[in-house]
Amino acid sequence: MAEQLFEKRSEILRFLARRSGEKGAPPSIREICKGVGLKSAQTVHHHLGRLEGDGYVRRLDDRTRTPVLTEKGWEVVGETPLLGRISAGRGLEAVAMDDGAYSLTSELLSSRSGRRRYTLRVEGDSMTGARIEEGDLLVVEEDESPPDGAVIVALLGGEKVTVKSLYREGEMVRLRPHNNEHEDIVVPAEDLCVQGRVVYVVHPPSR
Amino acid sequence: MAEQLFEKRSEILRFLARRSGEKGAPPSIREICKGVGLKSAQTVHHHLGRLEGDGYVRRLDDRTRTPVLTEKGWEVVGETPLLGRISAGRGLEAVAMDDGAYSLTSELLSSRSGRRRYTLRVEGDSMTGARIEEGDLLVVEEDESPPDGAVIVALLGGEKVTVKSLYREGEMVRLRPHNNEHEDIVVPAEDLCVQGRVVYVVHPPSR
DNA sequence: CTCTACACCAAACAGTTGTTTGATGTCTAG
DNA sequence: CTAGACATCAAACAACTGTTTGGTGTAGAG
Repeated sequence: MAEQLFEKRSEILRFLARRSGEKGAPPSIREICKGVGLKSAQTVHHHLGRLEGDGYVRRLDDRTRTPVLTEKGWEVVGETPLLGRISAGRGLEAVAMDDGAYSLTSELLSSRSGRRRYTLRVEGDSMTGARIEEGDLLVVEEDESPPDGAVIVALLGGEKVTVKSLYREGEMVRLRPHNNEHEDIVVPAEDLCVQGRVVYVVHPPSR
Repeated sequence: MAEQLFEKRSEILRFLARRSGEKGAPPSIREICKGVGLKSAQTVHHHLGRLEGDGYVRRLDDRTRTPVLTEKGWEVVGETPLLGRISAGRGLEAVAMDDGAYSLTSELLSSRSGRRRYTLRVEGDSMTGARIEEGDLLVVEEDESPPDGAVIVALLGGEKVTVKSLYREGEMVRLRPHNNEHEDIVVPAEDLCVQGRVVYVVHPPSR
């Protein structure tokens, strides 16, 4: 009955995702029981163990009431639209957050990987190509080794703060602005202190 | 010693905010004890009660391990730089948060006028000129009579949901997309049901 | 048929939870 | 000085936590 197993697993996963976003805290094992229609805590305990073993879920050392989704877990859940659901041609009622399937706050500010996030206000116009303009607000996630091509926030020479795309080239790193009027900056890797990765850009609609 | 009281209160509030963002789950009362340097669970229990009474914190019906900040609570925390908590690198403080007092949460989600806000996912490319593109997340504030020129979300003929700029022309209204390839739509005012006004656009940085 | 694997259940366990009770010390107002 | 408000503590409580133990039913492999 491997299929139905997966069924229950992902149901637990979705329930976990929903509750973690909706409320402030993840549910307890017995809450999950009710949520997914099971009658024994042990069953959920069992599934949680598997989910953790397979890397979908991580429990903090703390233990009590702290099963949180990993990246992998969120991917699975992501298949079912977790974020806003505006399906074409419906009234807004179908869209409003009433039953709260989505919490913008937690989506923006709580990292799935446990890394911390903070906000920055953009100065300068070097990143207009990446849809980042002066005055925009950036949600930055702490990340000391982001992937190549990521938009990052970095300290240059211990002084200047810049927002650029990052590319590694041997012992050097290339910082590429997304504005044709600016030129790439290439510096030794040790001169660069990567502070974090830009995960979201927030701004008003321009007119 | 009312001052020191407030001191401990806001210390608890900050600890709560930090842990809620950092980990997946809020701390327990005894964890808060250690976190803010108290020795009795009752003391924290007492403070939490006050914080809840004053509207800074809300505990879910569930009770266990679920003290979460309210908007009001976030605002207080925001005064002391919560989001600008850039530990490792100095230099970032220079850029972090304009005047040091800013809360993304309350800025995005709490309307000053008391109107409700909700989020929408964008479909279609008619608003690229207003820095709104397909897949973006919109923070929309309920507003039945937004000012001319505002970017609004509206129901057209009770069916289609559109995002356009609004201009009134006598008994008609003109809906202007911000994309040269699309043309204006002019309809009788009574055919249009304005749902709200777009206050923020949220999206990842493009590469 | 037997063996193993799986999903599920019920009951009991020790540890932790929020909460209550009772008490101490320190301020301020009357 | 007394009375009240406040912050703090220690100890004990029932309720709930994750976990363990033992067991049932179903499916497929040998």
